[in-house]
Amino acid sequence: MENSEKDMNAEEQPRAIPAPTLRRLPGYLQLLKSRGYAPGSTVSCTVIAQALGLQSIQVRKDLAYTGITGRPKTGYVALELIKAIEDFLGWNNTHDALLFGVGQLGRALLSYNGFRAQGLDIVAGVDCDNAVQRLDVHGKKVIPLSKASSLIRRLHIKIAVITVPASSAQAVCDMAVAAGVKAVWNFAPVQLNVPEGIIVQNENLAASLAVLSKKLNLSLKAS
Amino acid sequence: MENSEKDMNAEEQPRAIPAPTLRRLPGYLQLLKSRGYAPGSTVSCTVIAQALGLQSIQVRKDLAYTGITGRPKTGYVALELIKAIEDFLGWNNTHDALLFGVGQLGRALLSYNGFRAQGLDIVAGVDCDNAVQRLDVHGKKVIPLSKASSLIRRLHIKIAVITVPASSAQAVCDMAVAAGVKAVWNFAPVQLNVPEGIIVQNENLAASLAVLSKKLNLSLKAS
DNA sequence: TAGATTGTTAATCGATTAACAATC
DNA sequence: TAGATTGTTAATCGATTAACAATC
Repeated sequence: MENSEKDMNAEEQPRAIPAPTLRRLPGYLQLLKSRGYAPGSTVSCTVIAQALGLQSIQVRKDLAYTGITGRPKTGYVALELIKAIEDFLGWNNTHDALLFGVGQLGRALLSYNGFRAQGLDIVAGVDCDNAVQRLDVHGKKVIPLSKASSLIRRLHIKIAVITVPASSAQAVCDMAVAAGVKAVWNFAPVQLNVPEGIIVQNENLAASLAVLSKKLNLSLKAS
Repeated sequence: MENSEKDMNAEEQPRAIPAPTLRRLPGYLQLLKSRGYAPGSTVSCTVIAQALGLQSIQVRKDLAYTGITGRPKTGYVALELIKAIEDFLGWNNTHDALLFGVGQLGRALLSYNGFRAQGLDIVAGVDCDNAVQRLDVHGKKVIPLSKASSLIRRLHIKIAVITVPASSAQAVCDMAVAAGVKAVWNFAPVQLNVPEGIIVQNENLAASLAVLSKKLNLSLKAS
């Protein structure tokens, strides 16, 4: 009785997937794809783990989340595994995205073609600079900020990529969310405040750099 | 007796710092700096935690790693705290770095000025393309691959930033390590193999995207 | 003094790793 | 069959959160 909510949609709401698992899955995918497996050929957790410097049990646990089942002794059918990971991550049905802030980083992301294989299609850039608006970046239009809302609505865009300076990130985010965006991939070094239910994924170079420089300094001091 | 090694340099080798803590410290720093505290004015964990959406106890624990001590009731002296974090991360003594691969992303990183405040000074770019070599990116020279080794040796460069395509990342990494680099900030989507003691920090957009797209798909399905 | 906040020790939580039966 | 590998249950490890004494 007390957990009737949970019971009701037990199948819809499986145990939550650990973020570390989600973060490792693309690595498996990339490895598998790069190996060009023939249809029917198999691959074991041991092999994957060794190639990526992980524990095989960890790979096995991670793969289990995608719902794939392997066979004792032989492992997983490689092409099935690739499909299972892609389906699980939702990378087989692409979402359109709009990128805000066509500076150096914005241009780099606009012209990177790899995202489409990862479920993300950045359809256009947005910038308030007139000069920038005249650019086409890798065939992608750059539109003025004033036209962003209506484009989001018209194309039912669900993802905003934010590469504006820190000072304007919150305003841009608010605008995008108001227009209907459900997820924000944030490259600006600020904490964005969003309404309940809106997803924010921060890309935090400073955090990585902190880990790198601390380790390096410890290592240099030790020697 | 059995742990004599540990005892000998007990002060040199404090408990290891959790990576999650290291990754949060830059966020505190950025917040504190943005607030322009007057000398002597204080700030409490509660305030920091609230601004960043964290638990105050977590902030307190994180700050303790930097060695700073606060005062009950008042908190930490803000400017002391800023200095403590910067010193702890080593962001007060900058390391020179060399960036390999002056494509869109490489150019974006080369022209970003913020890294210097984070202990990283990218002194030049390296690219094998003749046309690219003629570019100066934001006043930074782009040198041919053949000159990279000697530059690393001459300037005692310890950090390589790798933004080359996946297919050449390992070769570039090997070369940089052979020339004396101790840490690699890797933006290429490959697992780099390095000798014992060399630090690799992977910047993994695909991993972030996996978290984002899974959350978004779950959220869209739910509604 | 009273109340807020630190610093520290203990409890909880979640992820990783280990163990092992099942099985192809 | 024998051996390798999966899938699952249990143990360990580490990070987060809670509790609380110390103190300004």
